[in-house]
Amino acid sequence: MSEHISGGKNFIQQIIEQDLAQGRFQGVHTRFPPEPNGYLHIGHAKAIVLNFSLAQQYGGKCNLRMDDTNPLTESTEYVEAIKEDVRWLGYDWEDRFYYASDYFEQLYQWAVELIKKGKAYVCDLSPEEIRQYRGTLTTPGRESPWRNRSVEENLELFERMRRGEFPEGSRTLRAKIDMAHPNLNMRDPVMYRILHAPHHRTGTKWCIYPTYDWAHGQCDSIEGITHSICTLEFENHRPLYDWFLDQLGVHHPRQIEFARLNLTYTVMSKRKLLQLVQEGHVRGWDDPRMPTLRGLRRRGYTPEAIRNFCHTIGVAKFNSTVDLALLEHCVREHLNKVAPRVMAVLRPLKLVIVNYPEDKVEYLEAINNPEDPQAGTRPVPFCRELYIEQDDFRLEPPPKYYRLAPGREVRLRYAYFVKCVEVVRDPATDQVVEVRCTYDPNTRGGAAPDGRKVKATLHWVSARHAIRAQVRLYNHLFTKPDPENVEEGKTFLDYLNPNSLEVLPECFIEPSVQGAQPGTRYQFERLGYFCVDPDSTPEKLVFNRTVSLKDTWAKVQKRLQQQSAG
RNA sequence: UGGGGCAUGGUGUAACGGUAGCACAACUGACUCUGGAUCAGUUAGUCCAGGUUCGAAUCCUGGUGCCCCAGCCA
Repeated sequence: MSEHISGGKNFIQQIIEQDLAQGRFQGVHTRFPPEPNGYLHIGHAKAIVLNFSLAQQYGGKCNLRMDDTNPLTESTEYVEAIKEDVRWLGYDWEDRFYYASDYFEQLYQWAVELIKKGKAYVCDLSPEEIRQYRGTLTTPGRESPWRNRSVEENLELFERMRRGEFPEGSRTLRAKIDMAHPNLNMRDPVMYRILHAPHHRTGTKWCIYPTYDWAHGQCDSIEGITHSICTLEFENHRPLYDWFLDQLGVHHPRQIEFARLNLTYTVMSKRKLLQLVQEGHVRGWDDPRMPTLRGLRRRGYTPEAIRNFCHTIGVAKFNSTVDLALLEHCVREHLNKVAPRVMAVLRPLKLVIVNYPEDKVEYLEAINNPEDPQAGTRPVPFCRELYIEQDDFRLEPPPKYYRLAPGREVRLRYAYFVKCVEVVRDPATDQVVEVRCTYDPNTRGGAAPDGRKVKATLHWVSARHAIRAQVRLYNHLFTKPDPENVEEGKTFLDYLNPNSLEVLPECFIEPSVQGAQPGTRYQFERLGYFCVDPDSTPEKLVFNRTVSLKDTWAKVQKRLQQQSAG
């Protein structure tokens, strides 16, 4: 696929072009290296799109690699989910799907090499002692008493570590660098730890596992990666990334760091997302309120929209927070072009056309997508009793409200002009339960031969033909644009929006959507974009609202309310 | 009180010593059988203080603010 990246070059493209021009690298080879310990979210999408499109843009390749160096938290369940999500997003790693664990043996051999060079040693300090010896941000650390073991002893001990002769946590292999280094990552970092835990791929073959620092750069090197793009928190690790590669004298990719994505009204950290799922604040990883790719997919987002969003937000090193409205804009933009239009009434109000014959049914022609003439038309049944939206009728219309009201005439989309002549109210509650209208037979199709205009066009559904559906409306998951910015004594959970999910159990939809499969997207005219949920049954469809349509009336209304309140 | 980064309208991002641009948001207006879409327009920005220069968002100096680092997580 090819996408246009408009505007100037971002700083990564500039670095790449410089590297190419100076001959530092012959081509571009990137990789997306998730750890299979959680589901991918929109922040990962930024990294995926970045890596794959950079490769595409410079005629290179992009690998998919599972960074599976910690058997305690990782599983094949996540591996499969990640592959599925990357594929869904629209990317193809062809035959270049790798695991860090593919390289465990090579990593081990390289570690032996460093030991032989006197650049690594087996350390018997406990985790607690290592921490104490490390020093602090402002004071240097102390050298481990095991730092100067002989190469022979180190070699023997390291091999015995591998054979499983020592208990978990009792020893580590450490790089011998500089305990006084101002960058704590350089104070003899751990390369291997003993973990008597089975790995989802290597089983019980290994009981020593490489740390991120020891594994990552070397994996990049093995795969011939040229530009190893990661997030800002790894900037402090770059000296170590470079150090290992330099000691080994192998192919040396360039690590480049960029700022991870933050979005308003949501949280992005794996830990917090996991908490939302585990504590039942959402229904699962694929809850349509989650910023996970599965959640967005279920919600009705398209890969195209997400990719376009990722391009639009750009890349930089500044820690920023993107307005959720931009993501919403991107889905609307795409769905506007591709989603078939359909009429659906979410909060039904009965409308009876008093001068329309009881038994008559007409089929009116409706346009499937005004943005796409190829999409054609469909017949929509019309009869005496219809449903319209409760919002589309007011007993006492406020200023600027130009929908239906007593005595007013409006157009029923693709059908007729109707005029409200009577209102039926529930004697007990005084609520309007039915609106009675007359129709003008000369306006069939929606145009008046005498040229008279109406201010409003309403969507409607034939009561006799409508199919019923449940519709789930979603709002911001949090009440605050920055839920991670918590007040004293609170957590992000205190800002959960109690109204983030609103279920409308009895909605009416035009019959053409009958049998729609999960994942099918529509525009419900005048309301928004909706997507068939997998919870649907043959008896009852369930829809998720992806995003509402832009609603100028809602804005006007809000302003009017604020004016009257203030 | 160590080290590493980053500061451009409300938000996100360009401009690489030469007219501060684009997108979203907000606000006008036009058009409209979706109060949708589309089109036109408006508001609004270089963290601060010095310096170099004919000319500084850009270079220099000094501040200020924010982010990251003391896992055998990644």
